[in-house]
Amino acid sequence: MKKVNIKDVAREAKVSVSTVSRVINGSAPVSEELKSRVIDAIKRLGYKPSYIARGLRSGKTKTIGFIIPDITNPFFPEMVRGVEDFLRKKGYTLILCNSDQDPKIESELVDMLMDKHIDGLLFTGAGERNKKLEVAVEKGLKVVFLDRIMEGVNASYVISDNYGGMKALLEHLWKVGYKSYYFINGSEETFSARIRYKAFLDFIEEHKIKNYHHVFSSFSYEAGYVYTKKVKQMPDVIIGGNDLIAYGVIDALEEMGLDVPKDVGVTGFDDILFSKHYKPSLTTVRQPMYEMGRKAAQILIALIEKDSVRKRGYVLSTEVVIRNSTR
Amino acid sequence: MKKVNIKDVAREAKVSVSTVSRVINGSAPVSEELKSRVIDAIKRLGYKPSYIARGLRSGKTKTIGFIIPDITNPFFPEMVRGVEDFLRKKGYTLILCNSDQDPKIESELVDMLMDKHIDGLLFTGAGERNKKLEVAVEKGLKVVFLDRIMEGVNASYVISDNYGGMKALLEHLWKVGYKSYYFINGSEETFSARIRYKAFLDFIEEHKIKNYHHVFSSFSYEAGYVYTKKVKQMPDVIIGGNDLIAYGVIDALEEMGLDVPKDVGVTGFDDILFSKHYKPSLTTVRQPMYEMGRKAAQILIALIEKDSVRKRGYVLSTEVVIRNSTR
DNA sequence: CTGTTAGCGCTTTCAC
DNA sequence: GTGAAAGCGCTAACAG
Repeated sequence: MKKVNIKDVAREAKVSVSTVSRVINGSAPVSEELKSRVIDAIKRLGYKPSYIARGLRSGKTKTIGFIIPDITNPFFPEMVRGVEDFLRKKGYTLILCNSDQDPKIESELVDMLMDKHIDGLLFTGAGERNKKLEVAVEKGLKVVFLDRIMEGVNASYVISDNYGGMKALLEHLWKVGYKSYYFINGSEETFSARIRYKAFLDFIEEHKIKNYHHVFSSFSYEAGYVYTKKVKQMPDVIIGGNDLIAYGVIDALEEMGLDVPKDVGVTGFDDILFSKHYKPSLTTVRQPMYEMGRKAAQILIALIEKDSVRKRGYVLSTEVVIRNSTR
Repeated sequence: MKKVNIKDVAREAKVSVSTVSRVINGSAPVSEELKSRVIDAIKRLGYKPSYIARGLRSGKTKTIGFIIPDITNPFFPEMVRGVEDFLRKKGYTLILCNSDQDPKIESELVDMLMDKHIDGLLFTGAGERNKKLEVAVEKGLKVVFLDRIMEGVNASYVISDNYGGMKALLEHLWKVGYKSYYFINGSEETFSARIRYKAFLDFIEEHKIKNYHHVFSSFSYEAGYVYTKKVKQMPDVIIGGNDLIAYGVIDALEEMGLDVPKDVGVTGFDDILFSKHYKPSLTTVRQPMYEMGRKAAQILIALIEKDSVRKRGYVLSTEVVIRNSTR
């Protein structure tokens, strides 16, 4: 049972290969008579067109690449799922790559994906500018940025309202009576950390808060843990740059004999899977991860298929989720 | 800056295309003289061979597919990472697909991946036999099963020692003084649930335990929660089919006013990321997820490149991790 | 060693 | 409407 190709179908249907191609792609009118003969032959032979050959001819591979820092970070799986679900429905296929936020690896990945002739790229990378990517975009590669905006690259993006979410969270804390703040943020290199910091700064200023502290670290459990242990003067509330950090904060606090939220409040950002089951359950800001992935995929496909050049940015809204790690 | 192809290189180096091909692939000896001219030309032109054209010719795409139930399940990301890391080093690229364990989707996915001419497939699916897959294997598709063995398909596999792990866990519980057991297991359809159940049964028999209970449910937090609430007579220890179930058990127990581990012990299986941070931290059995992925990828590549027909099964060892959810 | 050439399977002019 | 034929970029016989 060898692979049947378009020639076999043509022979079976007693038409030319071009006619077969035309009925498959609907690229030109074909008489009902021939059309049905072809369709019959295809069924009979179980013919499937080869993506490879098609790709060679048309330059389209129905494949898109997705570069993320690390699938092992609980923030990403839902996003990936959102992307994959949408893509599959559209007949596209997903190549997943982990970059560990390393600009060098990111560049290699872009190269490699270009070599594989992806039709488009979803990118969630380090903040840094990436020459390879910029060149690729100029060459016409369709790219949409996910969860980041990259300067110097004129491309569409999907992010969530980090600023608004953080601001709303802080206002809530203020209203509830927290008056001194300690912000253990993620890495300064990161788009989200910077924008969350900005929201914090604005908040501080608006309320003329004197008693606060901010530090950039990294988006990890360990960072939260370590930096909490270093805190000299305990604030009313410790704000974690994301949920992972908040977990570390909570555990460190507990070890230090402090009760959350009685002695000090803790908040996170993202609302990853476990935050509602953490002890205490985490007050945080929910980002619509799945929806972000989905939306980004949608935009990318539109870019590819409609060839709409219009650059678009989407900012999905976030939501403050109040649970038991704050009073 | 249009795409440069092998002809351009040939012209630039004043040699034939076959010479260029030969130096690229090292498929036949080429004089130093020409070789260096070609290499020069390649550099000068920034030439990159096209995977597509190559794939059309050779049938190889340097792409492998990976079908998993759901990347959103914390069990899988590490595995995927193990796969991707290895694959990338070997110059392969990973197409990731979520099947939700739905046999129908699994079949479609297999078809789709075959259409894309993947060189090999990694499969972690429902337990059921899958006709499409069996056919694909017969046609020569290289497949390795991950975390499952599929009956009726003669293919390599990588699993971890579920039986041994569960057995060791139970022996530990016995030794520590737990005498009555309640096992809330995953879905019966699932290879892991069945084999863990078998270990349980053997344990029960060997120790002539009278006071025990077992139920198949599903590998989810909710299952653990719901089934715990239904427990009539509280045992000494509740064994979760995996960590997610155990989390649900712990939370339900807490709501019921029971203390873990004082009143009742709880155990899980897998040792996913959060289990060491759960409150109480979870006694469980660690599966080497990353290593499993890596190993499976390694075997698959060997199958593809060495064309070694020899079927191989790997059983990676598991490890009991004792923490605070048991005494 | 090196070059010429025939495809891989498909789409797309270009004639009829 | 339909078919013949020219490639897409590459590899691998086949000659020399």
